[in-house]
Amino acid sequence: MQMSAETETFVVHFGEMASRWGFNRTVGQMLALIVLSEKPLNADDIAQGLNVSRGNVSMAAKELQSWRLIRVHREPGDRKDYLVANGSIWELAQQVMAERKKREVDPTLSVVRGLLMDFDDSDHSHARAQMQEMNDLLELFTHWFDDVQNMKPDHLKALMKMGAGVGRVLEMTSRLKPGKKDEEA
Amino acid sequence: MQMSAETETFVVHFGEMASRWGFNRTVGQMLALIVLSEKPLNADDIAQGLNVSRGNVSMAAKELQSWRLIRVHREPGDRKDYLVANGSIWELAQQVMAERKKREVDPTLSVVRGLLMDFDDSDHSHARAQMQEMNDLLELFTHWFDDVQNMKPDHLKALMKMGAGVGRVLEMTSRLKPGKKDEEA
DNA sequence: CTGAATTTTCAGAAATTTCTGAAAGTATAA
DNA sequence: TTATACTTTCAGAAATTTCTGAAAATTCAG
Repeated sequence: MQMSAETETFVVHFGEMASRWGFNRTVGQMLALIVLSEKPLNADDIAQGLNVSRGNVSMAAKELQSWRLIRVHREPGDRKDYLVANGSIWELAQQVMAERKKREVDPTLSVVRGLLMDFDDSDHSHARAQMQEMNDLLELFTHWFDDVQNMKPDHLKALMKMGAGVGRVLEMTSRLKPGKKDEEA
Repeated sequence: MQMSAETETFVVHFGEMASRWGFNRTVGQMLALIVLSEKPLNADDIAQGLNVSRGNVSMAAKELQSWRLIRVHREPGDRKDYLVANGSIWELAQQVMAERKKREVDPTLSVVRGLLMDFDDSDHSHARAQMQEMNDLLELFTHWFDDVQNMKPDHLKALMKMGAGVGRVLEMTSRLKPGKKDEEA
């Protein structure tokens, strides 16, 4: 299993970024390798390619599966597990976002919601107000995120390409047909 | 410096989430404490409140300043540094997003761009195609993100509240006035 | 200036995370 | 079945990150 210079650079970079992205170096490098590889790789290919132990590959594979970024493919007559990316770059990115939201946002929304329930009605503390602001922000984000996740990729891409242009179009339409949606913002 | 039970729970939670958010426990707890505190806190307040060393507070303060999440405030006739949040919850969240994008996305876009330049025109490998896809995705994201950052908070909030509704409005307008923007998606 | 109050630094200790590799577990071809 | 080809597990080693606390540096009132 020989890699091109470009692939190697990319794999090493993914290893360096891994900890910032929420996983360890091996997981990062392994994802890069699998994504760039034309053909499915087995655990030995990977252990050899990345110079890590067989056990480490097994653990990293579990981690990547828990993120739903790879799946295993088996050929009849071959006992090896072949690891393949779970979709296009776009789909993998979406999956990473979804998983990170689940791990980085949901627990906090849950805790903040719970705390807000505990406050007495008479409490007018700054702390409570800040928690309420955070709760509102996290709920707004959560609903928006769910919506975005359910959009067709092409629609989403088109929307992103518009960028702030969306705001302009929206202002136009709301000028033509003023509605409820704007007033509470 | 006495904290309420709710504040304590919130601070502890921020400490637990910190590593997932890209900083260490002390930084997370300290941010929580500062955000919830009505009045500015000095380093000793914080060291005592969180049960950590004075040196650790100094390092965490530097880190929070590098994220532009806090700033120091000084009272004339008092030599202490008072640490205060650098804006509302909304502004802090925006700042975290901006900083994370800078640390988690920009370096990769830079590396991928560089690698794409290295490929020979004749290269039709899967690896190259994947890198190109990743480059396109990161550029799309980057431009969208810049646009969003420059929107007025109220416009952005209104847009997020619409969620996927934006897609519907957009389809409507493009049906009325079919343009260039959609065809390449 | 001087010196007391404060912040910063950083070497090494402590805590945490990651990795290895041998042993145990599992699946399947024969 | 059984033998074998593989995967998983996990105790402890290695690497990395975080934290402490004392010493150095800085700041500023007098």
